[in-house]
Amino acid sequence: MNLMDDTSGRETSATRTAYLSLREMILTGALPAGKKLKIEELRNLLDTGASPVREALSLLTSDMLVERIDQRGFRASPASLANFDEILKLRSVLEDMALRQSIQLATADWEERLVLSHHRMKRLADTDTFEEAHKTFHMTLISNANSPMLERYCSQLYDLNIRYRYLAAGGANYQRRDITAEHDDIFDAAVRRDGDAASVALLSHYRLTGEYLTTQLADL
Amino acid sequence: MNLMDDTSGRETSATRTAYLSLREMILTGALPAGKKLKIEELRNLLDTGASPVREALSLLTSDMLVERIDQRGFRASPASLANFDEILKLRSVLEDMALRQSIQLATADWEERLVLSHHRMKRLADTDTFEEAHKTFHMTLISNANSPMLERYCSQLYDLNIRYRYLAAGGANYQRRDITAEHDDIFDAAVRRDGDAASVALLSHYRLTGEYLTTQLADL
DNA sequence: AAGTCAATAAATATCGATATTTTATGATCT
DNA sequence: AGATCATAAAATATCGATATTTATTGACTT
Repeated sequence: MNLMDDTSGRETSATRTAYLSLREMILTGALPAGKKLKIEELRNLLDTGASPVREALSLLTSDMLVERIDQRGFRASPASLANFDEILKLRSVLEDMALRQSIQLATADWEERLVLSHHRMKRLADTDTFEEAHKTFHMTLISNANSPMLERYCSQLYDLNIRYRYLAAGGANYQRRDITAEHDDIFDAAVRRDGDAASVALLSHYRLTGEYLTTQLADL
Repeated sequence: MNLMDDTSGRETSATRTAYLSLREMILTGALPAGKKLKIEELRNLLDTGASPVREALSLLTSDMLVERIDQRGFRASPASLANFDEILKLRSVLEDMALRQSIQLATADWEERLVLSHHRMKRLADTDTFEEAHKTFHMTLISNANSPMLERYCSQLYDLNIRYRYLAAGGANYQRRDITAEHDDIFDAAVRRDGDAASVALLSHYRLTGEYLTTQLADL
């Protein structure tokens, strides 16, 4: 019979909270790649119980952000140049496929969502919410493919890639390239419903990002 | 200070045991698609505690075999024709890519593993371990791609597909097609290191399987 | 001094109990 | 009778404690 008038924190479980926090910490490098993740430590860090922590770690295993070693606990997935290359290659294939399907099934509604997400991303350039807007833009691009599994894989791979951006630059440091123009190219082609052009622009975007990051990550 | 001379059951955790059991039950349909998965029920069924069950379910979420509904428990992922099509399409793209890479990187060792897994699969036709040998064959085909994530995705998708085979036939009932010949075609091309031919054979194998299962699953 | 092994410490995995939340039930009011 | 709300039942989510397992330390042997 406690008052419970705090509107905050409602509507969510301890497990989900822990999951989101840990995910963020791994993506940004607050929990570095390869680091042993001790339950007790995380329990204190997140101020929660052991069960939610363990479940959150199990969920992160699915995202390939955490590895589970039977009877020996968890650790943040290690990072490597090979892994980065793998992610890049998979993203290229899957997002290409998804984007083409999206365009094939184009609707006015999707087009409008695309316009909005593109606009927001441009407006938020250089703010700390850009990262989120950027992901939303990319996910919106493929959101019309009508393929939940494909979207899930793309989302996963996108997140895995974020980690390498932080690893390379220590944060939102975006490179010298005119990334805005690259996004515009993809956007324009998509609105034009030109699947081939959109694909070319997207793949070029990834190729350039890949090349840039690879030089930054040489010492991995 | 108990004797512990039972060689069985060692070297594994309750969570892993639960994970494997539940996975098997979902794949074969013992736990039907869409079914609510109550902790207490599974606890009895597997004769284990609630924590391992919850963790196993969390892990299965990653495999897309279980869905988690916040604060409302878990359920076996629903099955649908659309989902089946999605799996088939993704498998085709990813395994094609993986097989080509495998062949590109072909080595004598891989070739020998391939010969072995192919032989074993043929020997085990119509036994209850065929399923396992069949998966091993397919995984061996792509095991030389040097891409752990790609292998993981393919393995996941393979498993998701199994469920539809059980759904269609209620078991290991393999169709009228000459599935052995199809496998031989893939195998021969791979050993010949002819990536294009192998790809054609593999995709044809999947297309035929897809068509067969689609008719069987019409009422999904 | 290096290596092995037992004893200790630390960490993980698991259990049993409890608090919260959701779902089901049934009584009340219009 | 139908809908609404309080109450009871069931199920989930979480906590705290304990048993196992793994890692560490330091004494002992050669």
